[in-house]
Amino acid sequence: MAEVKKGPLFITNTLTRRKEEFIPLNPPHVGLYVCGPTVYSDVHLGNVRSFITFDILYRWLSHLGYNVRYVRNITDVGHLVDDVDAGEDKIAKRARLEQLEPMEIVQKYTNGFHDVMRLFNLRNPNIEPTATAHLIDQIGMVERIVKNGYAYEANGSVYFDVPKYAEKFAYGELSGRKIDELLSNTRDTEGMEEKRSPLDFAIWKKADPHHLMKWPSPWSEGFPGWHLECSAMSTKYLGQTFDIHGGGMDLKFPHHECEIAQSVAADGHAPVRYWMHGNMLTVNGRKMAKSEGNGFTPEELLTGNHKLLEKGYSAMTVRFFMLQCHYASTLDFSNAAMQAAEKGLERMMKAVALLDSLKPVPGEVADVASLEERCYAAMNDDMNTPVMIAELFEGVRIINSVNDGNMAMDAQGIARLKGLFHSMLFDVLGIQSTIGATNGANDETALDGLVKEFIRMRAEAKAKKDFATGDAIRDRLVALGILLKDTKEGTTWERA
RNA sequence: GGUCGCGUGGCCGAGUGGCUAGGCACAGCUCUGCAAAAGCUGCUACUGCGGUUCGAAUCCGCACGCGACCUCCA
Repeated sequence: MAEVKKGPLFITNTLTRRKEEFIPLNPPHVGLYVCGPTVYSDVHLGNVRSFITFDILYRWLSHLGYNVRYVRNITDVGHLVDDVDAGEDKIAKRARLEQLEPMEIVQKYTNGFHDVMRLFNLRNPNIEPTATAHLIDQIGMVERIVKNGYAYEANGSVYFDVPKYAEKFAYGELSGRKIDELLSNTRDTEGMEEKRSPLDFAIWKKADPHHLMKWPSPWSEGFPGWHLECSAMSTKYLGQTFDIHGGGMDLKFPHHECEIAQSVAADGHAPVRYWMHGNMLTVNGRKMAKSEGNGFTPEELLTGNHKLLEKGYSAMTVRFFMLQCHYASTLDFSNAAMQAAEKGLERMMKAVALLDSLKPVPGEVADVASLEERCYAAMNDDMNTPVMIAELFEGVRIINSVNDGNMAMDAQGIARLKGLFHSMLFDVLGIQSTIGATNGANDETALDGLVKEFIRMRAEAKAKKDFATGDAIRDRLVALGILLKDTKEGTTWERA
């Protein structure tokens, strides 16, 4: 059997804006950190896309034989909402609205998040740290930054001194910003009067008296700054410098930029060797976001119960749809595109199901090894899932042709093809079998149509005075749990 | 306004200095009692205008259109 070349892996490093060969710091170990959700509301489909992107990365690195430590945080410390709600904790606000304890909110939406991750078949991270459980680490990091002279205290809050940091280090290198451009372009934000420079950001914030989530610290009763938890927790679990940090494109600035500054200021090391950013899911060309109000929840997606949805789509259809686009490109959601993905996935799954019953066909055998090699090449080229899926469709064509007896393949080739689909489609792309697993809404529609067809046939029989057939239809349906009811308006049905 | 990115066939979306992406849709054919499925074939595009080049959709410039980010919307 031909050997398949499995490496090397190239990924786009947003720090250098170039595709680079991925070389781990301490092979075969790989440290991967991904920014997780803030658990104060339901995740929407745009969030899901981002997590799927890094799920694929995790799966691919594992497939290549790396021992990955995948850390994805849960942000359960509330942060400021916006100017209108200045000073109020996001989670506390929601808690008041719903008459719940803040940690109850956190638990509720954490559970919801996990349900969604399961639904879309995402693998669990190895460590899922919460911000509230790492206050000591965050306070320690603030202390190191202060000690090194890159932060100052003002009225119980501690701010990162960006201009001072920028004297020595390249603040803005990740997002391509320049200090003077940023300065000429600032907005008034909360805590402005305490900051020495408008570019400074809070790493510890003193809490208002009515603030619900707050903790003691050397500076005040308060809470950690927005960017701090990722820095503190990634350092704790992956080290001062680790391999890959991922997140959505919208986190590049300021969040990730500040993470770099915090780590350098605290420990003197650039924290991350490869930065990776997933692009946005758009709806009608606009970013899907809570603030846009154009998001829908996974539940709405499944049932189709949303004004943007013509029908319901299964989680696997969505996953497949998303993987047909490269992670670094924006992807526009539309019903037409979803339906195209649904049909394509169905065709692929039917072919995969055929693999089990495929009989060898004598002759010159189709080249599975080359197909396998192209799959590796696609994934190693910056996780090009759309190209890999294109290759898998080539596999679908081969399967169907062999099944029709129009293409030759020996038992070995069939086994290899089966292995290829299992590893690439199921293990790497994380697609689960959808045979017979259409979503609930579609099932109901089909069942209703089916029963109505029987009702029509029974009406025909009764019209011909063939009551034996009519009664037989009714009795057999009852045996299946379907109860027919003859009314003045016609026959209706319900579950017995 | 600044920064970054995008503009591909009916639709969604890869890719790239010279070679068919793929999916969906559509048309014809094979198969077939009919249909479906499957296979084969066709539809062969790269916003516009200049430039570099033997050759560009792919590199450069300009224009037009669109998007993301611009300090607390993870």
